[in-house]
Amino acid sequence: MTTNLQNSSSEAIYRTLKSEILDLVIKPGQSLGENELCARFNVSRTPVRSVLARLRDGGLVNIIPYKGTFVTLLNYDDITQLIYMRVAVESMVLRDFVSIATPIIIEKLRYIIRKQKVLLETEFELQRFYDLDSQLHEVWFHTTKKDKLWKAIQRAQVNYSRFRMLDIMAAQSFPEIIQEHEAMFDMIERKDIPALQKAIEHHLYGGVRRLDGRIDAEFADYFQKGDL
Amino acid sequence: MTTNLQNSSSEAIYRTLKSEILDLVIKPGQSLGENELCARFNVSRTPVRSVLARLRDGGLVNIIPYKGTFVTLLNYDDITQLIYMRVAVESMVLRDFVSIATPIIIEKLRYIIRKQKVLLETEFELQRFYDLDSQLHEVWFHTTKKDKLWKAIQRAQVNYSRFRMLDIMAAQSFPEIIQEHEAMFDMIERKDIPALQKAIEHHLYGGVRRLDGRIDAEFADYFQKGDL
DNA sequence: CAGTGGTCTAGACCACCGA
DNA sequence: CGGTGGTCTAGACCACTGG
Repeated sequence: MTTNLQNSSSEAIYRTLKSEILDLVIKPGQSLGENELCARFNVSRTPVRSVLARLRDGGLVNIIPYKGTFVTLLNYDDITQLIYMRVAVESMVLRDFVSIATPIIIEKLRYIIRKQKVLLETEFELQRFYDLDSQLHEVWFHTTKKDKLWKAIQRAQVNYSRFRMLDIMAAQSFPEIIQEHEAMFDMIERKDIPALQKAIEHHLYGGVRRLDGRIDAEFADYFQKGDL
Repeated sequence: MTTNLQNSSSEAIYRTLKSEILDLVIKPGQSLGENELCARFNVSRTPVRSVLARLRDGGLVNIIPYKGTFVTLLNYDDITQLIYMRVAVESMVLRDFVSIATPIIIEKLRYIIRKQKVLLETEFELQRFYDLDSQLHEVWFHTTKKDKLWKAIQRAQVNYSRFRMLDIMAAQSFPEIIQEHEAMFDMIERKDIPALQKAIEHHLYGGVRRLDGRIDAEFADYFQKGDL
């Protein structure tokens, strides 16, 4: 009856490391030696290497032959280009969204925004806030039948996620983010597409705006120099 | 002096299979058993499995536990969503491109289009044609400093590539493609952004337009049913 | 039950880096 | 030269599928 699933230790190790990296528990630049991980998780090199390979392919880890394996540094250039893509795509998705959104779907948006507000007023959980944020964006992708595109984007922007986490965590950006969500909600109700497109651009570039000055100062260690 | 590089057989196996799949030499749906590959390339399961895992992550292969490994079928829904993304992104990139393109860069475009024409008039190589096509698009991403975005998109659209290959191969689409390129070239010279954005949309949806009726007929085996 | 993939161990040997 | 990753073999055992 029970359908086995996930007994592998690899999977557990992968998930552990991935979330530690995404949540910035393991800092960008930090070393992740194979032997060290073998010891920590009590397995041989095979599973450890397979995990590291997956993390590498996901852009979370940088394996330098004969030197070591390190959590990738954030790259400002990468991040801005991904934001550019999201602006392009979400402008178009939102345009399509307002023309087909039903009242029920609009209520769903309102509900998510409210949950975010409540979260902020009571206890605050970083990860939960981040998830609600994603859910909101997901609504318009889902409604316009662009689910797979949303997933493809998620896959492509792993590093933007870490940046966003840093933004939310370090820049106290929740109030501003919620405000922007509410503003966009109004525009959706009014079906004001031009305003909406400006707003989504402003919203997506929010992290850059907020952290800009601090990247060279406090968070310099987290970012690649030069940005070639 | 010589810097070793790529002695691994995995890498060779990976590249072989990948190009065979992308060039439709190995057909969508075809089986790729581990033992069969072990025999073909004369290696043990470890390298074979690592190759298959990479192909899976790239979306080229579908590993069904305890049943077998198969080249993924094309998915019409995936493809149209990726095209949607490209339309969104390239509309924006082209808008930025025309405002900063120098005469030298415009010449580069003309040069690529000419090469494509020459190729068509002399011998015809599918892969070469495809590459020139990519190069053209790459110019505007590169010029607008969106190289990384271009790479990210390439990674995300492996399956669209196979579709495009099918289009070029089966639909005799080269003349039309070249014509569209030339039309777009004119619009770039005239800096006619609205026309350009219509044109890129038309261009990117070209394959869908040309193959539409034939997907349920001749190429049904290559596509997923239902398209859920 | 035979076949196929899923997962892992143990160990070998190689290639490169840096002290 | 020691440490780290790169690559692979050989083989074991498990778990599910399908005839």
